[in-house]
Amino acid sequence: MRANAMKRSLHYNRLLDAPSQPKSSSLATLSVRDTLNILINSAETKNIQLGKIIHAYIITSNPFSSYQVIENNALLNLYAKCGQLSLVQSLFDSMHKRNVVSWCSLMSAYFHNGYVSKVLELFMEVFRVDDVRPNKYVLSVVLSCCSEGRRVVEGLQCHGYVLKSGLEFHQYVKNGLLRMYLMCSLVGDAMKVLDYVPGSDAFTYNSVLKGLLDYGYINRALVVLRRMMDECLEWDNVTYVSVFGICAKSGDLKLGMQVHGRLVESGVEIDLFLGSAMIDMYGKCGQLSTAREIFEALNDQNVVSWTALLAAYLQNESFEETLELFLEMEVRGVVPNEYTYAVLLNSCAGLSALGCGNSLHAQVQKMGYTDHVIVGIALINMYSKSGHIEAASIVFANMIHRDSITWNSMISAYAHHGHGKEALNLFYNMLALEEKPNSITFVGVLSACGHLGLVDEGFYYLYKLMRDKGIEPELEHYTCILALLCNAGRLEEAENFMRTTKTNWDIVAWRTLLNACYVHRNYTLGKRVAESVLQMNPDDVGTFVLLSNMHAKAKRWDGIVKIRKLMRERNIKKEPGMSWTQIRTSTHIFVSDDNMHPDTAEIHEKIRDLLAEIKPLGYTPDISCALHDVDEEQKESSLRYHSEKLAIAYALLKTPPGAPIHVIKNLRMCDDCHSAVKLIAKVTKRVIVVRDINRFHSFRDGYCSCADYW
DNA sequence: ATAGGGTTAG
Repeated sequence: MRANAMKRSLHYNRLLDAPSQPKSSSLATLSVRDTLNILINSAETKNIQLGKIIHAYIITSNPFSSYQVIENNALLNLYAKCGQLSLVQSLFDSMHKRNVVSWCSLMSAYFHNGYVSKVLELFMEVFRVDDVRPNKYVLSVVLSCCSEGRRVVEGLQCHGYVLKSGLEFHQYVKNGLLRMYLMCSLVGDAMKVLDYVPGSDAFTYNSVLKGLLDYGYINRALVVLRRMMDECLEWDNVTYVSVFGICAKSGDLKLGMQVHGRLVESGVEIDLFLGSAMIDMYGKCGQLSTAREIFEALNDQNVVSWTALLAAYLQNESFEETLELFLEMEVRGVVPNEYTYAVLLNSCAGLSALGCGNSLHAQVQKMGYTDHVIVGIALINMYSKSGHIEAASIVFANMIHRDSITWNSMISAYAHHGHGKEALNLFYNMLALEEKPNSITFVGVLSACGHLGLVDEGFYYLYKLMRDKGIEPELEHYTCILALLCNAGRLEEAENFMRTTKTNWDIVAWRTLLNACYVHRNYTLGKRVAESVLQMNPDDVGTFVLLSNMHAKAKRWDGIVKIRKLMRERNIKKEPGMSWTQIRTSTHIFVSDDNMHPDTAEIHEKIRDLLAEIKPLGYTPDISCALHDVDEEQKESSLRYHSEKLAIAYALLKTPPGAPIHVIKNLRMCDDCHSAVKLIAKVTKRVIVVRDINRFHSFRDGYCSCADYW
């Protein structure tokens, strides 16, 4: 078929180029069949020049020929294929005679150029034309428009017409109906079409699989897949894309590998769509190297396959590698799109790399991607995780389109930063704008209540508002309530809440209670809770550290010795304290009690000056935070060289007055550093943001955003 | 002469 078209093409090109044969004379002899063949072929090769020549020929040939409508229809199709919408419309307008094919071609042209409403208008108009009735071809196009435009009312009307005219048994029409229901979120109706209209092909099943996958109905998708196999329908590359999507979403590597095996045996070609889906699946199932192999094996790579690979690195927390890989992508001349930037910004968020995030933000603006929802969310996430909550809120305020995930991101960002009031305000705005909150919204809301000490409100949201909104509280919500009680110092109630609430409390919840026991100095309960945690995980480092700190606060040095012995026996090592900060483009890492940094002498001097400056304001070293295995004299000096103090002193030395300072720390910030940094922020008139293992501390003028609870 | 399904983000 294709070979014949090629032959025809060569023949006519030669015909037109031949100098000895005047073009007009050779064209004048064309039969209707020849004309149509040229037009079909030109449409395939998008040869608009040749099409225009034929157009002229048709005009000058017999205008009253009954074949002219067919020739013009073919020409409509050619112009449509070449994206010349205005030529399609003017030719259609000029046609003396039109039939249903003319209308269908016109509608199809508008559909493929995104004019959904225009197609629906034309569909109404066609009913007013005598002797033209919409056929299965027209319904296919119109149903596609209803799908793309989520036009549920028109879609239902189409279904009515389909039933009345008996078109529902046409395969394309059935599939069109099915897809219309899926795209309009009427999954039940789509399944009815599948079940009650006889005859399904691979397209039918592919649409259903994709739809169920999009709505997260993984098990139902697997049932449908089983049915497709029972009907012995061949899987094509589109089927494989959906099936790998199912594996990716459910994280089912075993199934993924089985499907991969089937694919290899089937001989179905791995095109870019399928390749990207496979990279995505292996990435989401934690198989980074296999994802990479699939990528390398692709014949060519485009922005989507690149982004799928970058996303795989991001999802496996290889943030730096993601950013490095992006450089390679740029070298290869692949232009990033909004998805790529979302992945990159989230990698920066993972690293708290504000500098890199800032330059990506500039690129995003230059490329014109700022108004994409996913980019906005990624920017909010990046700024928030880099400690720049103000910048995050500016991005949010400037967004044109916001969906519920956008609202959730901003509410959670405020909550993480201890800005409870802002988080709750946003939540009320969200409700006022009738944006539907979901389970994640309430995690943010409940943790905001925790920061504000709003115990009663927290319980009201948990037991009343969530149920009103049809959301069942889950472990995460209960943990928020637990933290709320802990934060308010109501530890007995917290313990009681854990006992009486039926949920599978995890180690995170127990650690929350344990941390509260430490902060509120309730050591009796603390010991009990620590035992519970260690029952769940005998090697939980955080628990040993907290227990040890508790004993230090109570000056129970013998207790500390016991804990250290236990840790040695179990071969548990406390991670060394590390902090890092970015100065211009380079990241400086500081390790507690370590002189590795070349500017150590200068840094130590700066710390001595700062401590001398804040002493008159009430700073006294908190010996309980010092190393336990050194003598008393050394304890006070060891405090000075905690990694966050080193990093902050260095940043103060290397940044201009008034510039905010951002430090990331791998452990929980200690009490001594916390009270010192509050005062350092005051005397240096700087905003100092420290991201520790649990949350953000924004120090400003002698106060911290965590309100001294962390 | 006119019609259909798919990849990357949160």
